[in-house]
Amino acid sequence: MEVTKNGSLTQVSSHSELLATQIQGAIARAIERGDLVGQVPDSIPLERPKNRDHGDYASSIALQLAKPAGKNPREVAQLLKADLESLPEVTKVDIAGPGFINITLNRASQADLVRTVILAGSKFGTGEKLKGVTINLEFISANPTGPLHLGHTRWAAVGDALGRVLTAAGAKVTREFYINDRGNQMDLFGQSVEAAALGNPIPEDGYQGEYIKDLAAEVVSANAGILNLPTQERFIAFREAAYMAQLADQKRVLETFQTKFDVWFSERSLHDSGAVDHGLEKLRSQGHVFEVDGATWLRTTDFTDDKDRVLVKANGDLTYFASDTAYYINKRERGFDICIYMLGADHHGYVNRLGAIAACAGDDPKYNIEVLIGQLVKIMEGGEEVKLSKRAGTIITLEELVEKVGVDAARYTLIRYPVETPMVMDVDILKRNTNENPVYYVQYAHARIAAVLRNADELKAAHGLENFDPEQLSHDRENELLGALAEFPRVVSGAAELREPHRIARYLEELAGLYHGFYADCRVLPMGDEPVTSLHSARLNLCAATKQVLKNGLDLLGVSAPERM
RNA sequence: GCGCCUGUAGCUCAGUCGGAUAGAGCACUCGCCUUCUAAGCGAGUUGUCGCAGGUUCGAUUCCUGCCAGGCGCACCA
Repeated sequence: MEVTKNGSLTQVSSHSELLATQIQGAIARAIERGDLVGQVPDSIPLERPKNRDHGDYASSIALQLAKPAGKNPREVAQLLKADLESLPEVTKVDIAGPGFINITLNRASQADLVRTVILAGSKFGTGEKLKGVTINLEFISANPTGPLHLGHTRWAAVGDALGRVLTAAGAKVTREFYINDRGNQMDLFGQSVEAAALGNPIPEDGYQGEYIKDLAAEVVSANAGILNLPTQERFIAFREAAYMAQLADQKRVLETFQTKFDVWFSERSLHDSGAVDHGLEKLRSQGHVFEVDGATWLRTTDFTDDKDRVLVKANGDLTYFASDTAYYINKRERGFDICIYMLGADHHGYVNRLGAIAACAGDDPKYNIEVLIGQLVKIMEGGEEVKLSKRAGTIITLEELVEKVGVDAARYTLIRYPVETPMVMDVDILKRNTNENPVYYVQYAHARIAAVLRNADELKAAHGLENFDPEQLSHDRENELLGALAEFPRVVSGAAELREPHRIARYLEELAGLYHGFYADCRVLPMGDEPVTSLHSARLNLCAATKQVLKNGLDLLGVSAPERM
């Protein structure tokens, strides 16, 4: 993207950026002239007004500047007007209401965006906002003692999408799954599987699910002679074999769910590699470790925590918290600037604790660590809430959900809402292939365009960029569609910065809606024996650009973009 | 008791630094396939933005208190 001396972009990829820099420049010049008092703001509010009478872009900047400048907002707007009008991309600047600046763009210059999108292809929407930032994104991190269930599923979808979004914004992202393969729960798990294999009752606090029996049978058939081992060895053998089988199952299920991890990090390896000792040393050297009642503590109350935490119990055992601290320190030493943890609402008590870990390690808890808390998902089926209970065996697994509704619908629905809202998933609706299911609305727009482009090829209607004349796109529907396409990069970088992938989904729904509206009012292909005009070509290019953006957005969500439906 | 999240249309939910008449889908009513995918488009109806104060030119948005729902407060994992 080049910038000419008057601030106009020769290769327009974002009018909002152009307008923002121009407004900043105009403010600076007004200050220089002495017409304004104050500072040039870092960011300029620019929105696409809902009401089309308010132009293509609107800014409330004058209302914000008015008070410090001691001027009427409309006067302030007046000071900036001429500079905006001088842009070749701008057709009209109106000052409206209390002092809003409404900007109408030159249509051909807006339409030129089509060229940018098509040339950028799958890169359109990517940016450099997070360039140079190395992020560790940890999500799901389930115990390897059972199948992944609905509670993990939200994070599987959202975490994976967030990884894609952060990457698109220029960050270097490592997706990591922490395997809690150490401690009591693993032993209970081993005992449970062993008991099932021997036909003994499952221990009181053990794992009761039906899958334990299946796992037991699997372990026995894959490990001949396991039943004849001495008691202690037999237990270990069961525990390890069941662990491996369960982990493999989790990996398999996640793969079908289009969720990929770069690192599967074992808690045991943390201990075996000496990372825990190393972590303790590091914390000691920072001066936040103390001994009381025979236990070793971390003084997390020096920071955000409400009580201190035990690292080493009086009996010499390491706590789970010790692993957490070591793991965090390990991540930082592997070179990650930001460690993002995605946790369920039932773990929100950990937020302060984790922040305190970072602070105790000498890091900045406001930058180096981020904890995202997601509310739990309720599930409805047959008009009733399905109560999830491990004991009662009424857990819904990720795999079952996918069998019921498919990967695309499951992922899309889970990603569509901000994670802090408790969501209700109605399986019956998701099973329907109707537009009650927004994923189909978006996918349908993509498939529809694919069909139009196929038909164009059949008609030999040329639609390469060499035939593209932006002047042709002057219909209101085209204008709205173009405006939305232009927003995509901003939506992606916003979603990345705010860690909110649901913004991508909401945007795609809007874009799909605008396409459908365009399609209804603007005939793309020639009718009958009509010749192919430059209007047809221009619209075909607009279709191709829209298809590209829909595809790029769906890719960010890990949802397929079908050519046919 | 303390802390976190949520409370927006009949239902499920959007609503980036406060902004111009509060949005979408579903549901309901009515139109639109004699040529590009009707899984679509268009029109209509639907609101004390939980309640009460405060901050200001302006609050669904920020602050305080209250009410309701969910979740959490271990030398458990």
